Amino acid sequence: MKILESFGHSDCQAVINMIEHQKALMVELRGMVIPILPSDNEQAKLALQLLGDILSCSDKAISMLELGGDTTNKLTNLVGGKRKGDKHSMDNHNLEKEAKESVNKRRKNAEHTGSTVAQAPHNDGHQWRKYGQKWISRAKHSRSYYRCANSKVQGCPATKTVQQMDSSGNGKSKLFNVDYYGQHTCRGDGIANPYVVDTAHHSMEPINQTECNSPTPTLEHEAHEVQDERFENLCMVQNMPEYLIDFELERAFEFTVHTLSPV
DNA sequence: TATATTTGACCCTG
DNA sequence: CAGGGTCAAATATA
Repeated sequence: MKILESFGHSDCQAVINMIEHQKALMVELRGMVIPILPSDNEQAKLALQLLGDILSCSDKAISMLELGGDTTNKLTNLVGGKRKGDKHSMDNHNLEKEAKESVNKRRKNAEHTGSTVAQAPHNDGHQWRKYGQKWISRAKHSRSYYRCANSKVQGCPATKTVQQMDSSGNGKSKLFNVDYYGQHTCRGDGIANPYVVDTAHHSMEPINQTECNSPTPTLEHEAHEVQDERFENLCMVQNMPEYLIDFELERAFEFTVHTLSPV
């Protein structure tokens, strides 16, 4: 692991790319496995949960690498594990503590139902209403708060936060950390996006898409476009890029897991 | 005019 | 008390 100690920023970016590639492979694997697994089997549920955990770990790893500060130390901690009594392990500990605290700050919709890193803001299949935006301390970019568009009508508690990562981009691409909280209780958990591969439906009843799909002029990704118009074309493309398919697959999987799991 | 977004203030939690 | 989440009035847009 000594080699990691000499990692520079470009090396970190390379690691991030590798982890993202790993994520993509995992999603692919998951897509192959889900149709095979019996939907009413405990072990199948466990397997799906494990796959989800692996993806979640990848997200966390990327987030840790992307967060500002000394990414080299964080990388070393991430890959090399804790080292007794040295500064690196302390940093790692603080990082975990910070992450935990940031989650606990949330008052409502405390159930963290997923997180992901997207390379561009986009329509994730749900319609969201932006209800707040804040500049977070020590972050270079503001955090946007969204709730399900059906929250008013149906009391759907689902919310999400979107924040551009501090050190993401290097001028070519930007990464957005998207955290999801609460389950969609709105009728028709609409996976509106046609790009979503039907993985979720292999193990669950077809989702009623009528409610969340109604076309309104304010999709979530449009709000992002205001913040960064350069993504406009990305959001409107006919053929969804692979990384977005990756993301949508992940979302579809999350619905599957949450539906399978007793609530 | 209706609806969505913005933004400053307020509130809650650690 | 600080940081972060939510509210709600003001503003923008179709």
